[in-house]
Amino acid sequence: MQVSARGEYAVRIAVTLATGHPRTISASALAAAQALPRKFAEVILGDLRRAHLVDSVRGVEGGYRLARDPGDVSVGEVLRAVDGPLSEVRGRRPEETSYEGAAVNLPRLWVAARAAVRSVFDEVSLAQAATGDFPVRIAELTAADDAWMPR
Amino acid sequence: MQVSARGEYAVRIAVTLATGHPRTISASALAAAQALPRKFAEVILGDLRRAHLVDSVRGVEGGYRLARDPGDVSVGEVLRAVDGPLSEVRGRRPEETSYEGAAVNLPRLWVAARAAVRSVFDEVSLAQAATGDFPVRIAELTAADDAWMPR
DNA sequence: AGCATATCCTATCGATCAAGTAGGATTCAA
DNA sequence: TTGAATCCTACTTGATCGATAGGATATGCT
Repeated sequence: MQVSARGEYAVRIAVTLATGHPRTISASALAAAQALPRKFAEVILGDLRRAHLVDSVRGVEGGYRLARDPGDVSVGEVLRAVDGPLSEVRGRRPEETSYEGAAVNLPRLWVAARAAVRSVFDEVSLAQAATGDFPVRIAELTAADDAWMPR
Repeated sequence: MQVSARGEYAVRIAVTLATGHPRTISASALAAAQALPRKFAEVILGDLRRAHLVDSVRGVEGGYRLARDPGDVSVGEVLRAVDGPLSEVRGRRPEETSYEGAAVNLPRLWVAARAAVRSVFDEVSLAQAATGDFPVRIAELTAADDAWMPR
């Protein structure tokens, strides 16, 4: 589960938009609020706009706002908009893999891993990510303190 | 959750070793069994050896075998041996992230996502991956047929 | 009209990494 | 001694990531 810089930035921008919702916020204000390169933030906001996750307003007093309610947009949608699919195995979707011999059962494993990732990113909204008010299932995942240990 | 070619190859090699355990199998036999480039397979087997997951025997009749019982080695260990950590956010471990403003709660989200990934890859052994006899929790993740749909 | 402030578009860049290849040195059993 | 295997170093090739540059276009205010 590698989240790229683009992905991380996109989520940070999105939760910032969520807390300001429904006001529009300019790219430079967003970049300043999260200490990101402004130009790069613009590129990312372009991706989010093309995915119809944000609306943009041009001109003075312009900026960006979430296209839908913050409680209605999942973190997974944001990540998919800027990086591709949440889960890939050697560049393919998990269900597209296929093997011979001892490896025949691996597609089920890849699909299970994807389902696990989805069960986090697709079940947390921007509103929840902003407030820290995560669903119980998610909160439980972070409760065990070995969840916070590198491995 | 991106699994690289190295990662995929490593798991395929590992389950092949698991089914043949405890016989030693040569790199070319492994490469042939899974239709991988032989030289690349050698590189990967070198990684697995340095991680002490496989032992190697040189010379004629040499080859590779699992260093531990197939029921005792997890898929996660294999993946970590060839790619790095299972989960990273912008090149950092989830627990090392830290944000200001609206993004303050994101580290918990990253940690939850990592826990979800671990709950699959660290809970499935090579023996289980080879036989397809997954733990109930994992099997449940693949039961819903929308787990098999792209999103 | 003119100006300031935005978004938006195209292009480029350097560094890094992924995937795979090449060639040969070394080890070991028969 | 020979053949088959691991092991080591180096290299290549292409793609991708994380930006940056420069300006065209839209909008509101005075």
